[in-house]
Parts: sequence; C-alpha cells; structure tokens
Amino acid sequence: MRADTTERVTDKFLRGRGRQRLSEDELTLLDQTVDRVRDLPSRHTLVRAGDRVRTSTLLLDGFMCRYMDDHSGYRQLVAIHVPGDFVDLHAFPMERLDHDVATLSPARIASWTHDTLEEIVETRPHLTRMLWFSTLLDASVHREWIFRMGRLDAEGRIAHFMCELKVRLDMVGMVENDRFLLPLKQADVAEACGLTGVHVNRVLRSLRERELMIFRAGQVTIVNWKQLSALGQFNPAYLRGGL
Amino acid sequence: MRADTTERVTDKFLRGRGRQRLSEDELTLLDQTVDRVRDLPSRHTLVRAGDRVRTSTLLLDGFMCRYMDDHSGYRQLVAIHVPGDFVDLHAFPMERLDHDVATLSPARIASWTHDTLEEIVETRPHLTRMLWFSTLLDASVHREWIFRMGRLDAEGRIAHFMCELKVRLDMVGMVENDRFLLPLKQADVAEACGLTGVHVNRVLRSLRERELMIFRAGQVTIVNWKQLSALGQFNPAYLRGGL
DNA sequence: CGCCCGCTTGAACAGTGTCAAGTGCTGTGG
DNA sequence: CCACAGCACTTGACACTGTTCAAGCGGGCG
Repeated sequence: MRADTTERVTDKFLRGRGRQRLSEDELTLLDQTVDRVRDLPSRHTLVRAGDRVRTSTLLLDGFMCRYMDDHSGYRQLVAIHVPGDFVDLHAFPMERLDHDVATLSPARIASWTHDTLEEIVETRPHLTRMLWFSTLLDASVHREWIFRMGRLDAEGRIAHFMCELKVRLDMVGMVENDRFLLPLKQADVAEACGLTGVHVNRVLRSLRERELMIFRAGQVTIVNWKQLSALGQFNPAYLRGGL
Repeated sequence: MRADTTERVTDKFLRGRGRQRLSEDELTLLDQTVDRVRDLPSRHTLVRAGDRVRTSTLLLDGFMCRYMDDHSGYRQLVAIHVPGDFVDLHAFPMERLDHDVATLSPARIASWTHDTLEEIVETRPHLTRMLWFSTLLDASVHREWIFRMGRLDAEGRIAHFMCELKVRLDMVGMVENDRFLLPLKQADVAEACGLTGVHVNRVLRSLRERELMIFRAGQVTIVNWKQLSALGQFNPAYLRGGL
C-alpha cells in the first residue's frame, strides 16, 4: 500500500511534541540502530504483564493499546497508541511491565534492544533526555485519563477520548477534514473509558444525533469540534508536553 | 519530635523500589547538590499548572498531591505523595506541568535546581537512569489509578486506595501494626477516587462495620488486609517497578 | 446460504449523586 | 467557664446515570 520502504522509522516520532529538539544526528542514530522492523496481526499480544522485556518498540503503522485485566477478565485500557508512539520504552528502565501490550489493528513496528538503548544512555545525554521526555508524555496522558474517568460522565469521557485521538492523529498527519480512521470496536472504546459496550453504543448514537461526531465503520468524523471538546473538557496542552 | 537533623535528605528515596541499585556515591552526590530544604504549611500550592518550573522537589515529610481542576472547580487528584517521593521530577524534562502540586499536610521538602539535574544527566548515566526510573514508577501508579477508576466500584476504589497507601508508607517505615497516619479529609479521598464526599462517608462506614478497615481522625487501621485487598483487586507489584 | 460477530434497542434494576438537615468536635471570644 | 462559630462528618430521601439481561438486527465471510 504505502510506497515508503525508504522512509525512516523515526519519521513520526515526537512529531508535534518537541521533535524539533532532536538533532538530525540523533534521528539518524536511532534509525541506524533499529534491531528489527516487523508486522503484527490485529489483536496480537506483544508483551504480557510480568514478562522480562529486552527490547522496546516504536509503532510505525496501525493502532496498539496497553491494558490490565480485572478479576472477572474484563479489561481496562490504560493507554492507546498511534503511529509515532514508543509503546513500551518504559520497559527499558523498568525491565518488567505491569500490563499487557497488544495490537488493536494490523501493525508495523520497529524495535531496539535494551543493550542499544543502554549505549545511548551512556553516550548521548541529550537524546537520553528526549527519550525520557517521551515516556513522560505518556504519563501526562495517563493523568488526563485519570481525570477523564474521575470527573466526566459517559458523554464527556467519550468526547474527551475522541478529541484526544483527533489531536494525536493530526500531529502525525492522519486526519483529513476532521475525519480519521479508527479501527476500534465499540467494546474497545468502552474498555478505554470505563463503560459498558451497551452504554457506549447509546452515547455514540446521542453524539451522532446531536451532530457532534460520528463513529461508524472504523471511521470518526468530527462534526462540531467546539461543542465536542467542551463536552469533554478537552484542552490539548497535555499532549504537547508544555513546550 | 525527630532528632534527625543530620539525616540525609535522600534517606527514603526509592526505598523498597530499587534503592539498592543506587550507589553510595550517587546518594552522596544527590545529598550534596540539594539546593534548598524548607517547610511548607498545609494546603499550600507549590506549583501551578502551566508554570515554568526550574527546580524539582523531593518530599521529606508530610503528604502532598497533584491535581487537575474541572470546569466547575471540582478537583481530581492524579497522584498522592508520601515521604521519599519526588513530586515533580518530571518537570525537569517537561519544563511545564499540566497540573497543580500542593501539600495536603504540613510538609518538609528538598529541591534541586534543573541546572544541577542537567549536570547529572550529562555526567552520570546510571544515576540518570534511576531518576528516569523513579518517574516511571509514578506512571505505573497512574495506570493503576486508571484501572481503579475504570473497573472498580466505590468500595473497590477506596479499598484499593488505602491498600496502596499502606504499602507505600510501609516501604518508608511509616506503618506500625497495620496502622498509619493519613492526614486527609474524606473529601480528599473522594477527589482521589472520583466519588462524592457523601458517598465516601457511606463506604467508609460500611468498611468499618464489616471490619475491613477504619479511617478516622487522620488515622487508618487495616483490620482485614486479605479481604480489603481482594475487594480492591490490589496487587502491589506495580509499586516496586517489577524489579 | 447460513453463521457469527458486532451493533442496536428495550426494560428492569443497582449504584452513586444530589440536596438538605443535623451532629459533634475544636478553637475563640466574652 | 460558657456560648458560639466553623468545619468536617453523618444521615436520610430521592433522582438519575449507567449496568445488566435479553432479544433482535445486519452485514461480511466461509
């Protein structure tokens, strides 16, 4: 499909989030030290909670998520990832993860061994700091999710979730005319927002009927950004890392 | 009360969470480069969202929190901090924060200038990695909070919250006989758990009557750890960073 | 063609929020 | 020493949001 086999794997990394602070040299280093690039099928688990992890993964194409299971086997998504995101860079300092990492759609990923990252930390303070920064952006998003779950009702949560995805996808050039592909089931949205699938269905209908947004057939159309972002109390500052 | 004016400021840092990986040398360096140690009154705001931050703070004594406000002025706590926690180390790579940082009780803090941290990053790769690690532990806690809000009911959330505090305070020697001081109002617990103060009150009563735990007069007594941790689906692994 | 999965809808119900009133400390001033 | 104010906590009645359970729909794919 894409004719970009020569595209650098770091092409989307930190786009719109301080990428300009990465030197050409640093990007090249990352590109040249990639261990592996590969494709994963949809709904494939890449890392399981508790596993010892020896590589870290950058998402090049597709959607991934991180989640935790409760006692009854229900999932709670704790993060969703779009192209350009390091999905488990935190595994480098942590060694083990407290959650699973999986694809939501077919995905293309690049990975670096932790030995390579070790060497970067030893020799490249500025690049190290940018990698650190990128894991902290994830933490900002986590905090916003806590806010979303703690203070917003079902409509607000879904509105906020969609607003976040719109801005994040926009940063990597994946939104056109307020429209973007989102290969998620309603049940996935429910798992991300702490709701049941049934209720997500009802809220989506309401948002559609009130002409705020449409989510259908794996595609989102933002119809009324102003009202939607107000409903979700959405302020995109947290996605940019305050730079 | 405490006769430890000669105590190192880093005394509690990362205790129970990989502290043994910090060398004596590294701890000494941190101790010697402290910029300021000072006391803050209760309910004092240290950093406001959006402020440019030039120092980072380690909590020595007392309780602090980080929170975000919603449109109607209601708060959502996104983190709570106990002695030994760096409360805003993430401000070093981020420069600005997306949330406020405040004390919940009188507190004693130590701070380092970002210039000092910059120098550490330039010259001390291993220490840098440990500082990075410590910010990732915060992120683990964030994820657990997302899970708490998304998948647990009111009882589960409060049980989980109290279990987390018990383990974290235990790591820094602040629990005796399943009992610890917690200078929070019921309204604070509500803000941490995404509930109303009224409902927190009811749940606390129920937990007390069922002899799972007692929270009264700023003190928590865990009566039945097994049942309480089961109710909160609590597994402390995320607090130790998988080491 | 028929099955399966994801989406849709309805009805009854449970959990949590809201509103309002009341209790019991603790600290303060007369 | 008592009266009172203020604050956190407590309780009850009621409304509402979201869940649960159950049934039906529709389109893609073997």
